[in-house]
Amino acid sequence: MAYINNPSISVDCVVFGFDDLELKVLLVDFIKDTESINTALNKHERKLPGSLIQEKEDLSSAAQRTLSEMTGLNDIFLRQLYVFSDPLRISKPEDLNWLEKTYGVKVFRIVTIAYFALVKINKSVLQCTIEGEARWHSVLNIKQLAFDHKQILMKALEVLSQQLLNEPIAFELLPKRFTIRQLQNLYEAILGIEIDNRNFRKKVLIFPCIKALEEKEKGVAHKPARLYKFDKLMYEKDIKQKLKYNLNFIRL
Amino acid sequence: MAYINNPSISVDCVVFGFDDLELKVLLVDFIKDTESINTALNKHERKLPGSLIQEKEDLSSAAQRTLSEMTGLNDIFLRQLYVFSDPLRISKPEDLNWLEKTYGVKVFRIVTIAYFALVKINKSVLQCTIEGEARWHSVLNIKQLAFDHKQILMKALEVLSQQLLNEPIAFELLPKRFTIRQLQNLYEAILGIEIDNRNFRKKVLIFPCIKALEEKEKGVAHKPARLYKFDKLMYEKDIKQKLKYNLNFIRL
DNA sequence: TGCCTTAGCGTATTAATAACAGTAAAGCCC
DNA sequence: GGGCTTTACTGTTATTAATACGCTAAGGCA
Repeated sequence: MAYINNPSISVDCVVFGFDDLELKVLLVDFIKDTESINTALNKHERKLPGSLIQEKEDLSSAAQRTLSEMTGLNDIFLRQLYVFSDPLRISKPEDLNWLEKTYGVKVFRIVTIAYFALVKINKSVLQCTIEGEARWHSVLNIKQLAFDHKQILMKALEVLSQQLLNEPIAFELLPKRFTIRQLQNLYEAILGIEIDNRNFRKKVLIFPCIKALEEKEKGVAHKPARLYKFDKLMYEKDIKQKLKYNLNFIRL
Repeated sequence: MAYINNPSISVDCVVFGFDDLELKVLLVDFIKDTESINTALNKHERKLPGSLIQEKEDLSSAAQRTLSEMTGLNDIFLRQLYVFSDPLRISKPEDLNWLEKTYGVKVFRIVTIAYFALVKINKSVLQCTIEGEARWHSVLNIKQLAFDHKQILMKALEVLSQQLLNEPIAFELLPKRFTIRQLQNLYEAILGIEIDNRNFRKKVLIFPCIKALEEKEKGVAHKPARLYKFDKLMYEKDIKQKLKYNLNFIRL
């Protein structure tokens, strides 16, 4: 009974951040060791942070490890996104070459499990990404990526939008203390829609898990806005006592 | 540069069907070749239909192939569910033994990509599952399954509920021509809720993609109900001209 | 024929959303 | 200091959607 050549398994992470106006994603430079004539083009290629999984490691650990290694970020909000398994998704000789050099193993096929991660872009995170090899990029400006990573990014955007509508993940992207306007900007930027501020406030402030603080924002050239926080415990309590689903949950 | 022992990759399929009252799932018998004293117990174990992937095959093809082989079903509605990757998820000697006997390869770790499938239980499907090795079981009666397949089933139920609320997948489980009551029964059974029939009708019949037919059901001991069909083209047209998201899409 | 069962229509009440007006409180420029 | 600009924040009203019901209709069946 023989071993067969199982595909290699990797994780790739789509790490999202939000800077009050735009949705950002973390990318690393991807420098192929080709003797291509057009080296200028190669220089500008980027990829998602990712890595092959190790022998005794499950996938979420691999994703956490990858982020820790490549960005210095730890304990990050992570969710499985999708598996990309086309046998030819990585098959260019120079790509396989790069993988073998980087990981020191023979690779003939690679199945990747994509994760998406959400981080609050604060000073310490900025420090990590300045020191590490990963850089923030505006999602809207990304034209192409190495391998099939553009496709992975598109899938991540789709899933992010979907989950943003149904779960309290917005708060993973905002600072602990935030204004209603910041929350609105986030929804508008990610979903690509415009929302009436007055109606948005009304809707959002009904939720018991969104708690007003006494503090206000500072240093702005206009009336300073009140700060709020997301109360996770209140959220858990709230959804338990509610009926889980009713008619108006059915969209079709 | 050496090959390393990559984990084996498999697909497992949670195949759902609906028989007008209950949600069903397709399971196959799992007969371990153990010299265990308690053979009676082993006899009753069941598992999800699944298989190792082949060399030049992507995952959805592998899932389709598995279903075709084990149930005779073809062209089935299939979606990726989740990846189960715990290094110890399959580690009992008798389980590894069974895998090696079944597939003829040495297996030391197995990462599985779970899919869920939706089928309309009609005469031809029943015929397939009578002739094949798979059998329908009421989801609510399933106490335990082989490997971590109970966990996979639970995840599938969760995702099914979620998607049922946001996408028109109910019609994958119903016959082409169905009554409003059948549709309601499906929502009630899967979501585990009760819905007022009069309000449900009102809500559902607004959708332009749900088209009334002239026919009525036959052979029932009460007023026969009108039959309807789901018009996929109308659905596509409808969602395109609508604004994709607005305030009332935000649940939190 | 009368009974039972589910289909199917209608109506009042309540809640949520959408559209829009106007005041309040900061910093900034002169 | 005073006016200007910008965003925060409080309302009001009309419209739409969800909920909770009552009642009639049309089959099979005893």
